[in-house]
Amino acid sequence: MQKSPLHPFSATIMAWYAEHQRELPWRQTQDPYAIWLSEIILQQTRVAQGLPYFERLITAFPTVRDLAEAPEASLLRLWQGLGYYSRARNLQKAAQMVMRDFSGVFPQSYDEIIRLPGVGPYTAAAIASFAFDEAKAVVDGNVYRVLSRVFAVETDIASSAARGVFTSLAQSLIPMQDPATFNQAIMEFGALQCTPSPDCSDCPLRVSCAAFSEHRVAELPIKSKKTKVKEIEMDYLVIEQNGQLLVRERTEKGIWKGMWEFYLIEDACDWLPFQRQALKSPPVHLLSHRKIHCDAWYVQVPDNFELEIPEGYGWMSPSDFESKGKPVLLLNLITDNLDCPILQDISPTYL
DNA sequence: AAAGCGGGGAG
DNA sequence: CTCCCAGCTTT
Repeated sequence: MQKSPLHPFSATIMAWYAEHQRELPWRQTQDPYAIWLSEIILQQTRVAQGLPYFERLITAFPTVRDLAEAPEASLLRLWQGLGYYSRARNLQKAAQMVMRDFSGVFPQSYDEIIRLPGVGPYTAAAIASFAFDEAKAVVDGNVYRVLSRVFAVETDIASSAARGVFTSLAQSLIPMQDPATFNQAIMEFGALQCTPSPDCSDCPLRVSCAAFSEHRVAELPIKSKKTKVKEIEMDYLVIEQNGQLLVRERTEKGIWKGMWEFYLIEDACDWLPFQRQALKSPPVHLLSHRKIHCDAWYVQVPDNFELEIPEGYGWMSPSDFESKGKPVLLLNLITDNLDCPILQDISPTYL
């Protein structure tokens, strides 16, 4: 068996990685479950933001069986604040699929792993290489940036053709003898050295980087799309009666599916003829695709009044509501109004 | 092929 | 402010 020669690019970034890699918990293991969990958490999420979530989740659910058998609400509560909540729901669906279709043994090849819900080409390649040494090149935002610069690839990374172009290039560079380290190295290099606004002065690739020699580092990678932000209004009533709160789970399509909220004002509220006390609300809540304006009020309903409960809502104790996952907008509303006793009762012990 | 989906940190 | 993060799913 002939050993294919190591491409100079690959040799350089792997040597750089040996010197500069961060010590991260999911790099200390080859357990595919722990690696999978870390990769789902890190989708569109920085290491610093995902790290505490990984620690809490791997502690709460040490095995794929624990995750599969957990109440979905407890998982979403642990995911609270991390965003992209469909990741959490798909995570548990996949865990249940591992238990049912793979007898509890995590699938060991790219072609099987990518069938799990929430696992796409990037995540499947990451798990297959890190846990099983399969030579599948990862292509994420870091890889787009590094390869587009070093090899002056002008393909628009927002185009649908980009994945194929960069996957082919990365796959041609991955060394069969150590694909896992190469994949780790190219992403770590993108995260720490070849950043969006890099300092090229100490880069080990400056002599061979096409973008550097052509003074085009700032132009690459090329990305065309700009996200358009829609402004919306979301006004809430914190309605209390008998020490309970009127709340609901967001089940419709759209943002925050599976998360819980107070009464969202969508009509004139003629059914609630009581005085409202204004709450402090964050001026705007920014999502990547929404700019949410929020106003909120507190309403105390007399204990003996028979309220006509709106469709989809129900009464819940403060402690039960605290245990549900809530969007950060609601968490901010709660923590900004701790002078309101019932909101103090649902103040989160951690984000 | 394009849109939808969270939240936060860096510059 | 803008950009983008160890992207995937749905339309």
